Amino acid sequence: MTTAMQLTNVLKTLADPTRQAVFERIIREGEVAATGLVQGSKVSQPAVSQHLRALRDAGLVAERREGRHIHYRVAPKGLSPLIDWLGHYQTFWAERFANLERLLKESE
Amino acid sequence: MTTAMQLTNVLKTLADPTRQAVFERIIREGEVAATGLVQGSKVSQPAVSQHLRALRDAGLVAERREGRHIHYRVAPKGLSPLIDWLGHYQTFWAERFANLERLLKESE
DNA sequence: TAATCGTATAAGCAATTGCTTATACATTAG
DNA sequence: CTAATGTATAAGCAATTGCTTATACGATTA
Repeated sequence: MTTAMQLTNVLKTLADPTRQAVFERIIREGEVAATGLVQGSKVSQPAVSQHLRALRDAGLVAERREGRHIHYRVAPKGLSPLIDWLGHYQTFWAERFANLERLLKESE
Repeated sequence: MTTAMQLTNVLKTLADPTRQAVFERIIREGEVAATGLVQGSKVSQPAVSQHLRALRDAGLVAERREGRHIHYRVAPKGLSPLIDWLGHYQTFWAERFANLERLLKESE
């Protein structure tokens, strides 16, 4: 069961473009160390670190320490509050996503 | 085609709990005047009005004037940036939503 | 051990946000 | 026309946010 606060938290976390970009890079690169994310980022290392903390607190990424590197990867279940919420109101955007309800029930 | 800015805008708009509550009330009540939304809201009429403006600017609701009332209703396509984005990265949360890709393709 | 590398935290600051009260605008009723 | 109702905008303010620089911590290497 997912609370309203969790949904708000996920939305807030993804609502920042820089943080969203970090999240998408983690998605694409599979598992990546913080250093790798700083490389090619417009912002400083502390900024990236703060974004990673926010993503972790929201349950959107998980980390694995390996020596002095910390590798980040996506935690797909972190998106559950968002998906569940979309599913809950699916009848209202049914014209576009007619089968969402069935889909969500099947995947439980 | 939906831009990154549109996605960020939708996320930001839904990320505020008060505004999200207004949006959900519009969903549930179908079509409702601003007055109705102020009733039972924790915040003032101007606050509600500002949230309605934000929702409209994000493309999440549409309005219909009737006399001095303005009725708001959900604009389901406003959620497209969000749904499209989830669909684009579906392989990464496929364990939970295995059929999302097929679904999204069918619904086009 | 000392130096270095990878990462996180602290402190401070400008920008943004969400609210308030006060006021303006738009439409209808008397 | 005047008053009242529904809604929006203006101005101001406290709280939050995202960034920076500086520093600390943790792990490896020389």
